[in-house]
Amino acid sequence: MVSIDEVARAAGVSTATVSRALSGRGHVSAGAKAKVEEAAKSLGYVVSASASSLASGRTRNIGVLVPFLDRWFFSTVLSGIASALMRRGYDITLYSLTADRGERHDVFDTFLRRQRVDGVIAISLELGQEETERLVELDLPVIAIGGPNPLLTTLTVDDVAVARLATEHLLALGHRRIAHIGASPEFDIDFHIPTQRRQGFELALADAGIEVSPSLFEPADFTIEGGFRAAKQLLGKPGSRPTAIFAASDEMAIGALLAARELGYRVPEDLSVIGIDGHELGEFFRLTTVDQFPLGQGERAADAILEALESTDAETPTHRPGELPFELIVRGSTARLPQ
Amino acid sequence: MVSIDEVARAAGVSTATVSRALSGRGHVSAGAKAKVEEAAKSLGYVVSASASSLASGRTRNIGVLVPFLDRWFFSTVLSGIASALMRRGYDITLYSLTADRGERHDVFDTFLRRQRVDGVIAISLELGQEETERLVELDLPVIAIGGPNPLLTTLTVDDVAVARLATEHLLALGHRRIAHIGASPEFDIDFHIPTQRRQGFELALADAGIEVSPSLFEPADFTIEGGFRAAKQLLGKPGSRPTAIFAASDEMAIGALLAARELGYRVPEDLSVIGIDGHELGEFFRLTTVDQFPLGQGERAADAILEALESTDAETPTHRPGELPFELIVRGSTARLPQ
DNA sequence: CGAGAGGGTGTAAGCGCTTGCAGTATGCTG
DNA sequence: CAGCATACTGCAAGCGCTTACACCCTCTCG
Repeated sequence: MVSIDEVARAAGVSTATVSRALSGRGHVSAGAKAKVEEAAKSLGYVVSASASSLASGRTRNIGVLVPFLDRWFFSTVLSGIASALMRRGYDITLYSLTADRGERHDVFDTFLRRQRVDGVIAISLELGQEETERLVELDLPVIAIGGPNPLLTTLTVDDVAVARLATEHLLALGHRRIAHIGASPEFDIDFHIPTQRRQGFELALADAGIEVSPSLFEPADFTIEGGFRAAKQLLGKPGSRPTAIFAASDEMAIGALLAARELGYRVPEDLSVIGIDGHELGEFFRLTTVDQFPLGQGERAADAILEALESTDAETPTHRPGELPFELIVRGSTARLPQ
Repeated sequence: MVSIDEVARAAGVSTATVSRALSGRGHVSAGAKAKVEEAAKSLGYVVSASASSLASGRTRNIGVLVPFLDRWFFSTVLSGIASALMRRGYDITLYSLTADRGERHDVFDTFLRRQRVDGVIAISLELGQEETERLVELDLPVIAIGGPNPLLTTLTVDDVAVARLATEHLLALGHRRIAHIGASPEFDIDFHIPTQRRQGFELALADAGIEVSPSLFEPADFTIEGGFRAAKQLLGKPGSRPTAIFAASDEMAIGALLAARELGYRVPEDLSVIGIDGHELGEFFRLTTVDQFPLGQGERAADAILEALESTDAETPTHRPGELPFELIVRGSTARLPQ
């Protein structure tokens, strides 16, 4: 591996100048800079990450905490983070957090403390009290996406408003018997978003003067299959069936769509279905949804962490822990209730 | 941050002993080891990654190259890698490779050369000649999953055999007019797996004495939507329609399932469908498939890279660039052809 | 024209570890 | 009991960078 000394020799300057020329810190004359860049390029020199980190205390590396790698929403957010950080020359180190207490413990007590990262992004993670404290103790910028956490800078969408928007869309189409698939209690132990969506749903109904009927709620686990099963329950119950279903995620909404189809209901003629997320399959299934732009969430989180890193600590953060955008996307799965 | 000196002082030994006790290299008496561990624990000491890397040349970090983060197959393999590596105390640094030439170039020319990783895993990546060379130049262990590459140690499933197995399953059920959804030529420019699957398909037909009809082939892009469209083509063509469809991925097979449904064909009574992968939705759709255990692929790759790292270079690698396992999973989407 | 302000550069002191080497203690062999 | 291998430990020299400090020069301004 070629080292900074060789570059210095080739360029006819000191290593200090090489370092300054390549990092852009401190003053270097245009001539020297050109010579250094030329030498570095022809030698194929790349600054050693560990040496640079050790000497400067900066790693150019961001840690990303993810609960599930293999679920669409998370991998999409991650994808947004990765591309934004890469553009800025940052590496990303991935910490996949399982439910396993021991493994989680290792992540917070060991992995994150190796001084390998300059900052941390936590994706939709419901962190325990102790875990949050560990994170704060790191004394690094931390950006959380999703799970609102009073101790952390958080980028969140207003889930109550999102759910309200979805519900109001159905109400505006004339629906009155609206079912909801969402938050199963045990899932909610460490994941509050579903509850907020349920709240938004109930608030919208209340505002419309509609009583919330427990029989129009069905818990599920945020998968297509879960949504399918929940919708079958909902549509199979005795008594008048719902004319619309609001699912707390697109995957569950797709499950509901498939369930309706299988039971012989036409969507949207016999049943309207709306979801939340902006899932890639939404278009294919012509699913009406409230898009929360997960790719964009990742990019924003990346920008936020870089900003936190680059602003001197004295400086006040430019913008508040952001509210993330969302938008109703009307496609073919919702329609006006036939008179 | 607490440093090794503080631990040494607290334990009443030299920093050398602390280092040895904590890393397990060299000899340390049981007593000293206990004292060091006790001191380290009570001080909350964790070895600094950059200092350790710089001094030892080992980073305890593996780079993972992924083409798409947000596709089920890749994120599942990644998930397998992540959990296996984490168990062994390794960090993982993610390099997401887009199609963008410039970005790819950066990854190979800069990111990977920062000496931040001890080894590299490349997931199903079709690398250019130059990219492969760059990878080899790094002089690090590299494990590739999928795309067979003569210059790299590769873990691959025998895609010809996989496709043959799927096709033979249909043949054994009496099907003779079997369509294939797979390799679209432009997709194949840098991705050979689809072609191999097509070969396996054609070989199986040839062995059964069945002529391969071009009209029974339809290219698609490996998504549900692509499979859906391709199946519609196949099922809508004049002339006798196929009695079975073999899709080169489960996602396309699911699309085919949905297309068949929409056209009013019953699966498996009117049409058998088989895919490849072992997709998480397979169970839900009762899809017959050839599972290639992507989670396991990731774990194997992780094991392979660690083995390469831990074996001295002199030592011959314990096992050959592996053949990965696969297995026919018969569910409800395939059935005997009615007489 | 002198003082002061920077720009441009090099020297050298670390950053926080790992590890070769050397020294001491201990155990085993013949 | 000499002779030698081996366990354990510490000293100190780096690993490859960054950056404080010092120094020299060139401008600008009063």
